[in-house]
Amino acid sequence: MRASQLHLPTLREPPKDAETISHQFLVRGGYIRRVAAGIYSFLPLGVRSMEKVKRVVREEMDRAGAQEVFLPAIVPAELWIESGRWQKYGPELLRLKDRKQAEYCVGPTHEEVVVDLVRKDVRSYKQLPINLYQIQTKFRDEIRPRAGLMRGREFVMKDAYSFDATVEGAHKSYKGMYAAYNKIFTRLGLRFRPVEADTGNIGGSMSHEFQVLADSGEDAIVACSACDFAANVEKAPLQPSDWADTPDDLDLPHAVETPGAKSIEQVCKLLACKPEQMIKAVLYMADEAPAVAFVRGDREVNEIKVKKALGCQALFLAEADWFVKATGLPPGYLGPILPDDFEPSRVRLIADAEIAGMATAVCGANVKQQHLVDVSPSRDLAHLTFADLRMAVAGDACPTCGGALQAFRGIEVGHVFYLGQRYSKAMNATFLDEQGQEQVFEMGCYGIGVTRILSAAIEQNHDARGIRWPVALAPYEAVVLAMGQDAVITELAAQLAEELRQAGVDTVLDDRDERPGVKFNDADLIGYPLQIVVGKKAAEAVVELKVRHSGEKLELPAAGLAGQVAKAMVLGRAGQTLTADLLR
RNA sequence: CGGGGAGUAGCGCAGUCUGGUAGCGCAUCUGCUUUGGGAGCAGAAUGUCGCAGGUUCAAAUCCUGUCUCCCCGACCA
Repeated sequence: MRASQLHLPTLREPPKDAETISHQFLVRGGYIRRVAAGIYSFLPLGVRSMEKVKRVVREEMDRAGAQEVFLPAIVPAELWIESGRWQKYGPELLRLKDRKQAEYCVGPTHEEVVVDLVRKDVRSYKQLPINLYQIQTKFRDEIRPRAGLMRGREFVMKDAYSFDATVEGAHKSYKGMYAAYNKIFTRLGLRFRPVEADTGNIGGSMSHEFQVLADSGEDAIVACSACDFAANVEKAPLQPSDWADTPDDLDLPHAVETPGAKSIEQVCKLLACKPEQMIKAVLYMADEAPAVAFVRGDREVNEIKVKKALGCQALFLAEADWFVKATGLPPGYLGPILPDDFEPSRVRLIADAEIAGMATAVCGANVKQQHLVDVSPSRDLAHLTFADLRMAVAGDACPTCGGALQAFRGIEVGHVFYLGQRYSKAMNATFLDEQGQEQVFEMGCYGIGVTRILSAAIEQNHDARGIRWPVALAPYEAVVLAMGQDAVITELAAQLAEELRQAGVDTVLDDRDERPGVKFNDADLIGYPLQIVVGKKAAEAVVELKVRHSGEKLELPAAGLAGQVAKAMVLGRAGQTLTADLLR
């Protein structure tokens, strides 16, 4: 391909609505253009990179025994009503009506459609297992789309659904997908980690996220330094602490004046203590009823764990006014020791297990402007319900081996779920087993964020000048930069580009009548893994190579170069990072 | 939905306080020169100043309403 013929509008300056690195480079590099909030057009380069993701995904899905289908983007409401999600899903579901006023939605995920498809045609255990996947444009009317392709409203996703006769079969399907996902992300050249995950509102009981490791990632994950354990911090269970003994000479809890000190920080300053010696109260509205979660002063509450511990459906941070009306307790001075005359059923109290391990603690006194000191949890807080409520952090003990956890940031690009019968049961999807008995399908679902992968890859692979694509994701694997319009140069450059093309390397010939600086800068920005510069030594048939990822440069004769590059690209397409060594 | 910010040429921005011919850089087009890290000179084209009302002799600028976008938070297979 000739750059002079390519629609490749690069921008020198980032558009002001792009703050994230990947968003900026995707727009500046001429990959995407914004159409509306969270909705993008893909330009030729963007399409090429996206197609490369799809190809790898298809190959590995097919290899794993899944079959591609293509389901409708627009789904009739009746299917969603049947699964119960028409009510539950909320405003994120884009609903619309046709001319007859019949209701539809734009599918944000396709469990309903695929269950409907399978229940109609699959009647026997002999037809199982079956795994169907599609690559579709999805729409989720996100409250706040952001960061370009990272969290768009419209996005492309690969979603697969497995149907099995038994739980064991479903687990096998799940493992098959888990293995396929490892292959896919490895081939795409990404540094990633599968982690245990919360199942969210899609339901199910077993779930892993595939996280691309990047400092800018939205998700916090922890991984054990000693064993294989890795989990989203939302999910990571923590080991309970042993009860700490009450120090012998400790007074009974007594109140001290702490005027105006509502935050942990202010109390610490006033009483000269540390956040880890305090008990923090976080106020919630749990299914319309007040509840308080206590964690150590330096910890974050994990609301998913709180939700589970309380067994509630909806959990929101409580508005202070509402909470006061409901309980009469003073926000800012709330503590786990309630006044004797307080009716305990008016508020649910739960405490993080770690609090049990505190020797002494400072907490709110449930009286304005006062805190209690010399609180010994083992002596004074035995009435509380203790549970694992906090976010895991680096240094916590691994729940499986006790080793130290490390913290990472990640971008979720894949998610595998064991669903069980949640959808198949709701939608009465059954088959006949060997005994002729009607059985409900065991399901799993498996997603990959195709467009998000592009953003994630850039977040992980870039420098100040631009993108450093893994070979497998680059729109073109190599660019031949012709330095000037001299005939010796243009002819050698054209010849090299043709040889590379014939050797199977996706190549662009930058034949534009631009100054060298423009070509170098565009090449760095766009992120071709390999730049081949035809210039000063063209007369001797020697060219210069620059490996974008490592920045390595080397000079090589043009003769035989194409074959060598082709060999290196084969390794690159398998997920290996391109280096100068592979080219020599 | 809460808090903050912004809508002026394709992109990035100034001008708004203090009303008076709509500007700058980059990009684009033409010509000449230039050609190893975003060239120089000369010329050209490009705008419902987000939208709708209002005040005024006169509105990008003041007033009212409204829409959109961005950031933080809540939310999220």
